[in-house]
Amino acid sequence: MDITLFNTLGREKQIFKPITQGKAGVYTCGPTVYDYQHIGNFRTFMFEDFLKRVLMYNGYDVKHIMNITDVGHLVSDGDEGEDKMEKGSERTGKTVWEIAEYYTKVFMDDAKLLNILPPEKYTKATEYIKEQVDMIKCLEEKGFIYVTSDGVYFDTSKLSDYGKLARLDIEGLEEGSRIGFNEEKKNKTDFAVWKFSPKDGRRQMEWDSPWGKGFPGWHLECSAMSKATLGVTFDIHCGGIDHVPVHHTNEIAQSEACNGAESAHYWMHGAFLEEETGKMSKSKGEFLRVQTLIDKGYSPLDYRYMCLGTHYRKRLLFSWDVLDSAKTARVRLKNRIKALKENAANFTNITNDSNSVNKFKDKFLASINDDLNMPEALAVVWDTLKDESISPAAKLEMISEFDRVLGLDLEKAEAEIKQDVPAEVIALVNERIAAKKARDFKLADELRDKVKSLGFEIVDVKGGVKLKSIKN
RNA sequence: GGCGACGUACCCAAGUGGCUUAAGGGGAAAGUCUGCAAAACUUUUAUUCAUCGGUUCGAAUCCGAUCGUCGCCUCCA
Repeated sequence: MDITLFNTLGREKQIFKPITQGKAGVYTCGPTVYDYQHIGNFRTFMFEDFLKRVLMYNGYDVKHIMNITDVGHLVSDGDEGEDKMEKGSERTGKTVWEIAEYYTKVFMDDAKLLNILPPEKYTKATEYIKEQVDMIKCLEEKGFIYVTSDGVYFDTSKLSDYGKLARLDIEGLEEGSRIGFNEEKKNKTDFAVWKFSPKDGRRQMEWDSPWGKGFPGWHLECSAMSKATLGVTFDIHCGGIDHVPVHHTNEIAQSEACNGAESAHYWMHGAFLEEETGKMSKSKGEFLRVQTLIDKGYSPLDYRYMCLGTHYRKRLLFSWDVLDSAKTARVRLKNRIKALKENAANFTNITNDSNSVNKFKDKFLASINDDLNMPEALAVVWDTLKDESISPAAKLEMISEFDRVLGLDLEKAEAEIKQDVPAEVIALVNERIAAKKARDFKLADELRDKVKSLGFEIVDVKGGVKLKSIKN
């Protein structure tokens, strides 16, 4: 079955046609590691994970590269900008290298908690300086760059189709724009491919280049690293929607100017997670991290379920209510599967209606292959569970197949985090069991209330009791 | 100021010309079960898709206007 993907180039759903049959080269813009990633950043990384899993589900051999931006970049394009890495270094007293390492590790840990599959390779910007310098040389030979007092710039007027991805209205950009105009830039859309170190101070991260000591421009790393790992032209390039007008526009400009060939065939962009106050942003100071969710008693997978519930190209407004409903739904889904497991052995004699089985499998595949329609795929999962013509064993098999794409760990139904129960609570629970046996229900109810006040809920189940910790 | 996106039940959300007199989840209500609860399960919950016009045999889906919400144009997933 064909996979259709919404291509920002062209702004339409297109049938995915790989360069090499059965293989897909995917480059996704990774984190900038001067700070923690918030859950909004992870929404994009999860969308990319959905894409990857859908490709794999369809039998593709996916080569996925994700960059780690560990070079500091300026806050703005003008001279007044501060370098976020160097700033973080001042704040914490650590070196920029230590900062990058720390936040890279936290990022990878969080990604794992969200069941995001690791890429085949993480490429660090600082490990590809040579490739980046080579690319500037290449651009220099072809006459696309010029040098100013603060860096080396790409001359966007030399490229006839500059801005094709974003469909930039370059004339309109000027009017009312808030850009602090750099006098030395020839065109307002020109951007730095190399920035010189300040004359009065040294940077912790700086390298030699034919044009002077400094560091690479932000857009350059993706061009250089995708070329080094996936080749000049590859299949899919992803990132957040905000990358369309500047970062990816400039990346395409550099790559295509240097290589003289198309860069990626498909460009896909994930929409933002927003808060009531608007976009989630690191500069606001406090922001939600995966750890914040855990601290509040949620599983990271609750958040994954929440993201699965809204199409990746649609804005998602974060609220605790929505996360709560995702949590409830996810837990119920797991409970259903747990019950299926218990029943699977007992009902092997039920004959499956193969029409139903195929109907749901086809519908699931059709959903995910339609530009990653995960909300619809989730609906198929629920419909599958509720269908009475399919045996528990067959359902179980289907769901675990579906979960290869969803990544909700549905199979690990019993692997919920076990909590230490205080001895006091255990004693009370035992007392209650005795009271129940003696049919002293009044005492039993009192004991249940008491245990509840200690933070645990008693639930009677067949043949025993179950303790649930009450989380706020 | 320029560019763009969106507005579907109490909440989230899929659907983007006939398959749909609108999926799925959450919530709420009723029922089954239970010493009672809880859980689980079953059922119910939009003749209607921001509003008003238009195109069409046929529109939530296309066009126009209006209202509303938000994003980008500056580092940003």
